[in-house]
Amino acid sequence: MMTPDRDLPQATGLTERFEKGDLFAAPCPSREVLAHVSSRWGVLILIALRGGTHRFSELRRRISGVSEKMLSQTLQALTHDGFILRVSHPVVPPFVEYSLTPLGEEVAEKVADLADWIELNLMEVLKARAATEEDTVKREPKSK
Amino acid sequence: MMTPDRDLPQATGLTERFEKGDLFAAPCPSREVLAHVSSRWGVLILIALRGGTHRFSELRRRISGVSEKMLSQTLQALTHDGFILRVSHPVVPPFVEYSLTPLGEEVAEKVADLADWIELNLMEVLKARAATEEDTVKREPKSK
DNA sequence: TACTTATACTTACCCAAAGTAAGTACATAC
DNA sequence: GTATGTACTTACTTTGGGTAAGTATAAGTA
Repeated sequence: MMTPDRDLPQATGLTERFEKGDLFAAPCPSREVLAHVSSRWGVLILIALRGGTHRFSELRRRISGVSEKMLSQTLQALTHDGFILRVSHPVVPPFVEYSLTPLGEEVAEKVADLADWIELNLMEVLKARAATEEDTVKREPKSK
Repeated sequence: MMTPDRDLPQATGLTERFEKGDLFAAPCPSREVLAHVSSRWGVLILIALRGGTHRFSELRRRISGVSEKMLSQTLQALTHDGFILRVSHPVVPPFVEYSLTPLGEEVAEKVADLADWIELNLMEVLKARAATEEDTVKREPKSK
């Protein structure tokens, strides 16, 4: 009785419901894709691969601080989303190559734009931080 | 155990060591800034504020799925980094307005570019996923 | 009067994700 | 025969994100 009129088309799945993607809607799968792409290591992997094909261990050395677990995990997610192509040569010791797909090159460009901006404007941000910290300190006299 | 990177110039602080920002270096503060900006809620907040000044509860309603804790926390981080301006009117009930600083408008644009690309190409990604899932299934009957 | 609603937060608690360390199979180099 | 390099996975620990509830105060409703 109190049930509000549901004016949604009541489509079958998420795919049909968000044929254009809406990040402001909680159940939209675009949020998951964004999470993969903009994740801590996802960003660095995509940017690193813009320079061309790389092996697993090359990426590991290039990206300071990644664990093998996280590198493997993030590569799998991005490969699954179709951004990265994984080519495994069945030799021993293992030889696996990772490269960007056409789709991957497009996102990687956007991601790189953002990353470049941050690198270039780092000092601005650091200065802004120093300024706000003064304010914060002034109202921080809690003794704990 | 790995390469002990002590061939660095050994500058005084991080600020001096990374005057241009290097995301591939683990101790560079640019990674922290990127984390704030590209975080799950950071992205949505920045995009929402591109439409103009918003109150706390307006953002909460606009961004489906945020908890008040996360909204508050993320707003604090972005404010601290100088991307967002917080204006508090000392009335009761509380009235606080958030808006982008000039610095914030610049990152927000980059972030929005990335977000837009993902929303527009969602279907491509979803199709790619479906395709790789077939492959995965095919090589799944591992008997080991 | 008493109850509800609304605001902008913070705090306590819990669990899933991230990080750490070690294991795996095999081949080449020392 | 000990060490090293490759591309991973697995077990375990820590951390951060999410949920729910609390807070102070005033206006609106019964």
